[in-house]
Amino acid sequence: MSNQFARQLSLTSFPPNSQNLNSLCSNGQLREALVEMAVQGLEMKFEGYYMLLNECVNRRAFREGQRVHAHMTKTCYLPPMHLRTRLIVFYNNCECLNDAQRVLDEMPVRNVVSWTAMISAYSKRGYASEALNLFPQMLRSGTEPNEFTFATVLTSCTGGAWGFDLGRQIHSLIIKTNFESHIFVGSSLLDMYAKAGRIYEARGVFDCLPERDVVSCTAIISGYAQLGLDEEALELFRQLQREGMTSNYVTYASVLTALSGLAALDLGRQVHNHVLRCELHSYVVLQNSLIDMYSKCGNLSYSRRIFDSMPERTVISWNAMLVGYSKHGMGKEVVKLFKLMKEENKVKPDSVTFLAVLSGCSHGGMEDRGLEYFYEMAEGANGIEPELEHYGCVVDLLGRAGRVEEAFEFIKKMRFEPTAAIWGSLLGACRVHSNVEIGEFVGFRLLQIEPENAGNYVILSNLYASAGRWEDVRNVRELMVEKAVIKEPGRSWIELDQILHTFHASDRSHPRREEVSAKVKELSVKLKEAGYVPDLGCVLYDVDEEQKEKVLLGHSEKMALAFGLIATPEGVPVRVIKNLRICVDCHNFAKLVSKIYGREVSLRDKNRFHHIVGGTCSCGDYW
DNA sequence: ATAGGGTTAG
Repeated sequence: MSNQFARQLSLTSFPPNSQNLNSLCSNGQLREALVEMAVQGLEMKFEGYYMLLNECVNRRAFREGQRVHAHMTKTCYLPPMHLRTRLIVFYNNCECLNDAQRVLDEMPVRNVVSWTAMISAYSKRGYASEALNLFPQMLRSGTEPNEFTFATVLTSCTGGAWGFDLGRQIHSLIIKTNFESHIFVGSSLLDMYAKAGRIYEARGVFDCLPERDVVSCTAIISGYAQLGLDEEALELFRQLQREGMTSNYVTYASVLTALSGLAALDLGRQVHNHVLRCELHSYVVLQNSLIDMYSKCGNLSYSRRIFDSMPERTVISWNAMLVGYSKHGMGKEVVKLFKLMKEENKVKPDSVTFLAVLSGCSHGGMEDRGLEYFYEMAEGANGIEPELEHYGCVVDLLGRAGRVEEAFEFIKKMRFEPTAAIWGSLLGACRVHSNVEIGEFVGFRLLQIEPENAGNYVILSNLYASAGRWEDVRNVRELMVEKAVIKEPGRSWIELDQILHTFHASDRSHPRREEVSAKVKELSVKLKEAGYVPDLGCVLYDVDEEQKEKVLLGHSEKMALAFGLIATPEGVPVRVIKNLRICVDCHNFAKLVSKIYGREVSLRDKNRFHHIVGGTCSCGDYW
C-alpha cells in the first residue's frame, strides 16, 4: 500500500526510474539515492543498481552496499553477471573477502571478468595462495584468461619458490596465448622475475616489449635497485631518461633506493631538487625515500628536517628515521623518537619499528633499555610477536655488553632454531670479549651450518690467536682453505662531484692507482710512527708476514680513504662507503688518520656508520 | 564489470 503510494508520488514529483537515481548518485547523495531505491521497489532497473554499487565502491560505504545487495536479491530473479562482479569488487573494497567469495560461489555462470575480479581481490589483500588456487580453478572451468587475468595473477607469484614455479608455468601460457608483449602483462611478468632475483629474465621481458611506459620502466629500474644492483639501476634510469622515458613519483622513489645504496649524496640532492621542481614532494612515499636517502648518505639532519615537515607520516616514515639514528649509533635519539611515536599515538609501531629500536639500543650501547623493550614486546604489550630477527638483536645486545654466557643461554631457550646469523653474532662477541670456551663451541657449530663463509673461519682463528692457541689457528686456516668461498669481493667507494670512484682489493683499475697506492704507503709509514701496528690476523691467506702487510694495505677502504685525502681539500670530512663489514685493521687505520691528519672520517659499512673524529669512533670499537 | 611499478627491516 505505502509502496504503491510512494510510486505514485515518485511518478508525479520526479522523472521516472533511473534518471533520478543517476542525478542523486552523481551528486554524491547516496542516502537519498537509497530512499529512491526503496521507492522504486520492484521497478528498479539494472542500471540503477549499477550506479548505486558504483557509488558504494567509491565511498567504501559498507552498510549502504549491503542494503543494495539485499534489495537486489529480493527483486531480481537472476541478477546479471556484471552486477555480481561489481559486488565482488565492492566487498573487496570493504575488506570483506568472504562476502566477495560468496557472491562468486553463488554465480550460476562465471566469465573471465568475474574470475579475474575475485583473483584480484585476493591478491590485493595479500592472500597470494588463495589467488593462485583460484587461477587453475578458472582454467578447469573452461574460462580463457585474458590480459587482465595475467597481469593480476602474476602479482601473486612474488611470494616464494612455489609462487615462482607457478609464475613460470603461467609465463609459458602467456607465450602460447600471445600476451607476452602486452604492456601490463609484460610489466607484471618482469616484476615477478625481478622479485625472484632473476634479473636477466626480467630484463629479457623488458627488452622484448614493443612499447614502454612509466610503469614498465619503473618496474625494471626498481628490480635492479631491490636486488642491490644500484649502479645498474642508476645507469638504466639515465639511459631510459635519454630515450625520453616519463617518470613519476614511483620512479623517483626507486631511483632514490639505488642512491641510498650507493650513498651518492650529490646525486641524491639532485634528485631531491628535481622532485621539488616537479612538485612531487608531497607524496609520502617519496618523502620516506628522501629520509632514507639522506640518512644513508650520512646526512641525518636533512632526514630529520624532512621528517619534521611532514603533515602526515606512515609507519615507514618513523621506521626510516629510527633506522637512521640506529645506523649512526645514536641510541638516545632512537629512544627519544620512539617515545615521541608512542606519545603521538597516530601510527602504530610494527615489527620493523622494534627491529630499529632494538638494534639502535645495541649500536648505541644502551643494552638495558633494549632488553626492556624486548621484554615489553615479548609480553605482548604491543600486539607484535617477536620474530627471529628480534631475538638476534637481543643476542647482539647481550654480546656487546660482554654478557656472553647470558647470550648463549638466551639462544638455547629461543623458540626458533638458531641461524648462522645468530651464531655469528655470538661468535663476534666471544672474540671481542675473549671467551674461548663458548666461542669454540659456537665456532664449530657455525662452521657446520655455514662452511662456505670465509668470515667465520677468520673470527674463530682470531679468537684462538688471542688465546695463544697457535696449533688451533693453523687447523682452522687449513679447514678454511678446503671449504671456504669468498662470496662477495670487498669494494669501497667515494663520491666526488657526482662521480663514484670505486676501488677493489688490490685494485689496478682506477686511473690514479699509482698515486693512490703511493699515498697508502706514505700513510702507513706515518701512522706507524704514531703507533699503528698492522693487524695481521685480518688476513685470510696463509702467507708470510710481509705479504700479509701488503695484503692489508691493499684493502679497498684504505685506497678509497687515501684517494679522499688526495682529492679533497684539507679539513673537509672524508666519506667512504664499503660493501662489506670493515675489518679491524682498516678501522684502526682510519682512526689514526683522523687523529693525525685532523680529518673527520665517515665510513659506512654494510651494517652501520662509523663517525671517526680525533681518533675515536662512534661505534665504540664494537660493530 | 576485471589489470601492471613504489618507500623502512633482513
